[in-house]
Amino acid sequence: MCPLMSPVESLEWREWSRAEVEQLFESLQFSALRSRVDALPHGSGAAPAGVSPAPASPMPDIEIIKDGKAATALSKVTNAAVAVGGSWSAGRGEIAGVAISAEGRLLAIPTSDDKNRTAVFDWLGNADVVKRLHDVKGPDLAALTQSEGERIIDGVAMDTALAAYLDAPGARSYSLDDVCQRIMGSTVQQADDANGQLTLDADDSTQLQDLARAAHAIGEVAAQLETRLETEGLAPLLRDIEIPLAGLLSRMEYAGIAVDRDKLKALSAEFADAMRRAEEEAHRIVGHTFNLGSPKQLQEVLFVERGLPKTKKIKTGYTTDAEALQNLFVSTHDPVLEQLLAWRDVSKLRQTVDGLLPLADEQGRIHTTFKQTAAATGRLSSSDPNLQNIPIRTEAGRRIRACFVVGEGYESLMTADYSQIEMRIMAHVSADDGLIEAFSEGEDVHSSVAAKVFGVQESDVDPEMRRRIKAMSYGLAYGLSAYGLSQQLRISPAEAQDLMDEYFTRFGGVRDYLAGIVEQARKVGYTETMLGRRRYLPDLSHDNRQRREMAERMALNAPIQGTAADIVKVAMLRVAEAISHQGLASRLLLQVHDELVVEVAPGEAPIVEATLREQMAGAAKLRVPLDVSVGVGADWQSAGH
DNA sequence: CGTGTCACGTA
DNA sequence: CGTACGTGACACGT
Repeated sequence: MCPLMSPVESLEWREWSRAEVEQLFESLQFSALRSRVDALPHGSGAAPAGVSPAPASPMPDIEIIKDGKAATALSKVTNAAVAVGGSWSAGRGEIAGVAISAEGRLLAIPTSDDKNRTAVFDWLGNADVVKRLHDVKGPDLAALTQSEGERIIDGVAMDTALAAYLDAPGARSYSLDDVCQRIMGSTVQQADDANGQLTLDADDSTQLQDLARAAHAIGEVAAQLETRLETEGLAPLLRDIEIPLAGLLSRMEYAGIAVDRDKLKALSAEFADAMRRAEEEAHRIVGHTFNLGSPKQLQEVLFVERGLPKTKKIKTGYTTDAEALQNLFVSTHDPVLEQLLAWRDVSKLRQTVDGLLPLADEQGRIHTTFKQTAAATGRLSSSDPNLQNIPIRTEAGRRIRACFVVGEGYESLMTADYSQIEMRIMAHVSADDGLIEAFSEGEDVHSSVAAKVFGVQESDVDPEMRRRIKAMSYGLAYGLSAYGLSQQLRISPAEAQDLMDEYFTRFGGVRDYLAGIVEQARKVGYTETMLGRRRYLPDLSHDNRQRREMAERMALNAPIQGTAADIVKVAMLRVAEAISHQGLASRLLLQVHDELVVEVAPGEAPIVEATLREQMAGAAKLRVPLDVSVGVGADWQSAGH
């Protein structure tokens, strides 16, 4: 870390001018996905940070509205905190009722009769009614879309889960209970169960009371969070990005992506067969059966029975990871290692395939869940299933990717991804002339950078030079050390150090930026992205060297990874808005960090490609251009490039 | 049944 | 001793 840590004179903290960022937010006033933070009644100026919360208002008596009285009751409510109750699981959902906290009243409205139901849904979809909710994309929108199709909740001015995330990313949980505990020091008895899924029997008045308590709590905590976000300058990020994005992600999840189930089944069988062959061969070589999936049994077989040299020590003995096994194979040529590595590869693939199959719905579509508050850097995550880690690097893996196909009624899948977005962000924030130049000249940025480092013509850069520089460039954004670089490149630490020194001599702006970012983060306690998204890193001042250096690497990475996340989020909103504005039937399906996957309606491929290129490339104005590459095909694999 | 560890897929 | 995630099998506790 030493070469990066030298102090630097006055580094411009936020690398984007205020005017640039304001202009960007200005351009994000979407019609289809608007939020209504502007409609919130703000207090007079922002409170100082760390201000103690106002005392909680006493909870009013609950008024239960039933038998078709909802329309009348709701007609007067134009600004409210809302808790939605119902059930939602495995693709089916049902709203059982809502609770509303507004102007000193607390209404509980079961939606068991049709009149109430219609009134509540109309009210929820009314953009002119200002609403504060908690985790609107989670149970609320999921249950609503599952039960009502493409209905939406509009007029969302505040989402207290998203607000709490921007205020303190990296927290364990953003359940209403935990957020209330952190922000106000109080707990809510609520209808939320442990999974965050709302369950409610509308005829059970106890549960209506729970729901009402949740609505009251949302109103209370929303007021606190509004003040905090204003103070931190995070209100525009909530209003113009995270809240509209929640609506977009909900539609993407609801749409799902089609899979070829027959192809998946065939793959599963094929992988199972390959596993069996590798397993039998491994057992034959060793002379008895054992569980290839058990690290414990594996250690016994490899290091005791077969007496192989010990690998790197881990908590429970010696590692058997792929890298260690490969090294063992090079030195011993023990044939069991080949079988073991083959078994590992194919069993991982089969696990992926078998996880996908039961998740397909009646139409053969798979609906992931995008988590908006999971990653401390601002990235999204995907789960159940995770569609952001579908294999691509090996041939067998790509066959899984080929099982994701265009759905009925559509013509193709189109993928669009940013090329080297993190390096481009590095070029921008460091304003390093050499790196900026490398992006504007030269066919290939890694070759161009390598030519500068080694002082040769780009045409004289050999593949090994390019490989080392590419690893170095990517490693920079992760806070790499000479030792780490030497491990990855399989060169000596001294050689790696020389390479780093040479790199930083040529790209001094990058070195200065990296040093400055850690210095600044230690001073203020957090890092910041282009759009002001923060990551707090108290461990930068920790006494323990290991914890401190970990925090330093996070500080190096967070602004880069987080700014990339900002840009992709902006791009998604721009793409969705442009598709809607042009009246196209194509739709966004997936986001994979720097890639978007679109399902293209018949005849729309040319216009969708142009839209993706324009909206993604224009999502941010950097000192280097944002390059977008686009591919199209009948499946995700052939759409890739 | 929950939790921690290991291993490994992606960007 | 390079960041950020999610998943599944195993091992061990309850």
